[in-house]
Amino acid sequence: MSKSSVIHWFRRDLRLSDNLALHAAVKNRVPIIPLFVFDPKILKSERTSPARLELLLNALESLDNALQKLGTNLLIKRGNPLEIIPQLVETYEVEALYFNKDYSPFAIKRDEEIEQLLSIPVYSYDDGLLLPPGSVMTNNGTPYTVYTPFKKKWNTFDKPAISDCDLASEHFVSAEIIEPEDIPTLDDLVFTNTVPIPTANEKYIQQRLEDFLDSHISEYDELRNALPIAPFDEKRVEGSSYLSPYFRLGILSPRQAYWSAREAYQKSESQSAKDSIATWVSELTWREFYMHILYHFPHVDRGNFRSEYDALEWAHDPDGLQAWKDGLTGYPIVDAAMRQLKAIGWMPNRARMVVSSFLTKDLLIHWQEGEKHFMQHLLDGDPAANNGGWQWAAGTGTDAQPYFRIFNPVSQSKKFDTSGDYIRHWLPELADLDKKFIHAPWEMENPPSDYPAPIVDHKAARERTLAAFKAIKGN
DNA sequence: TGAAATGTTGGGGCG
DNA sequence: ACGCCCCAACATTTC
Repeated sequence: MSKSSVIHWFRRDLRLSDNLALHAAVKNRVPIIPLFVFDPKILKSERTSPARLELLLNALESLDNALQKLGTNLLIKRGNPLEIIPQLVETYEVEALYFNKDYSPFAIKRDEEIEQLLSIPVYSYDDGLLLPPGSVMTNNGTPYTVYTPFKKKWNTFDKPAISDCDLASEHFVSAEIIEPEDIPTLDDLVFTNTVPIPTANEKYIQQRLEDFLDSHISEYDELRNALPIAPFDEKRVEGSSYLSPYFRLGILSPRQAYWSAREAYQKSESQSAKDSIATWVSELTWREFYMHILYHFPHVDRGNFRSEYDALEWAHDPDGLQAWKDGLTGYPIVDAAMRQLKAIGWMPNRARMVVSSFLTKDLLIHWQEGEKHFMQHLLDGDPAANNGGWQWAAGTGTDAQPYFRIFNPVSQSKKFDTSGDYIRHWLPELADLDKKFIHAPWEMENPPSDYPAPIVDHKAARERTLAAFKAIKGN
């Protein structure tokens, strides 16, 4: 081949629309090789989930289909990008590398290394967040560690526009030149998944966003704490947009979500609808907050944000951990949520708070165990947001809830699953229980024999945890 | 984006 | 009529 090319390296930006690095490469007028690299290091990590991996494979397939319509192929490679990309640069006479920044510590290091390794220009873009780390700082120039002031400042910035770019075959290296390589199957990668995988098609997901904004978001404030059995349960109006898995892989861009929400805000007539939209946008801001936190305080990935909690004596309780993972703690609301996680790779936010409070405060098990388990199952499992959520629950993080804020699994259950339908669906052995006993079956005269008794007494567990945390405070 | 313990108030029963 | 007790309902404090 004679004509030179550039590479767009897809990572967490698996879409063609509003893709800043890709569109910048288009404007450069040199044919693009679209590349994705499977790094075995990531595949072997303890934080990989088969379900999320399958969603990724589907997203790659969808991306590949879209690229084929543009006369090219997604070039799939397996191996260390630090070895693979220099080889490709050689083979395809690549004159520049484009990618969108990934702000996790692992990715930052990798991307620095590749830039040093290559003699060609490397162009990277802030694409995955509305406002990149470093851009939202206190007036002293320090990072925010509390959400509310962060959000206040975040709201003062103009947000970047959506990138509009008509992609055409002339922008890409033709399919014949890129030897087509099959997208590996989950089997090839030696993973097994049992979770149903939602559609990963970019256009379809954009439609989902619009549908949510058109018909569901006005009730978001009211329903966001509900416990939907499944995200699309027809019997309920959603209290969730269920878009997190797509933000996770960059199938949907935060700019598109933000600007569409703004439009819906302008169109909405009631104040409560406007408030709901603002709350939903605030969830996007939480995502940005935790990404900024991980960027500025990379040590949170390895341990407590507040180092004073390093001295905390967590319980060594492998049986308790296993019961929690299996949904066999004897607390129906906890068990229902944990089984939902295993079954569909997703939990509503309220359920995540309940089970993380239970693991860290009732079982006094280190939040890192929960963090890892979530990463192994959540379709939307993201290092920054997941870590932030867990440290919030444990009380060890930025802007965390105070250690003494301990959820009572029974009152949470009564409050947020009043009917008991969520529990009945995920715990078939309790399907016949009356509303009166569904939240605390141990109070029955004859509790169902196939459901465990509570593995801890909440009152006693609460006191143990208060004592353990207070022991730290005394130092 | 809690829950439990403790404190306060006020109505009603009762002697 | 009055004081006393009980206790629900609500408020405040504490963890």
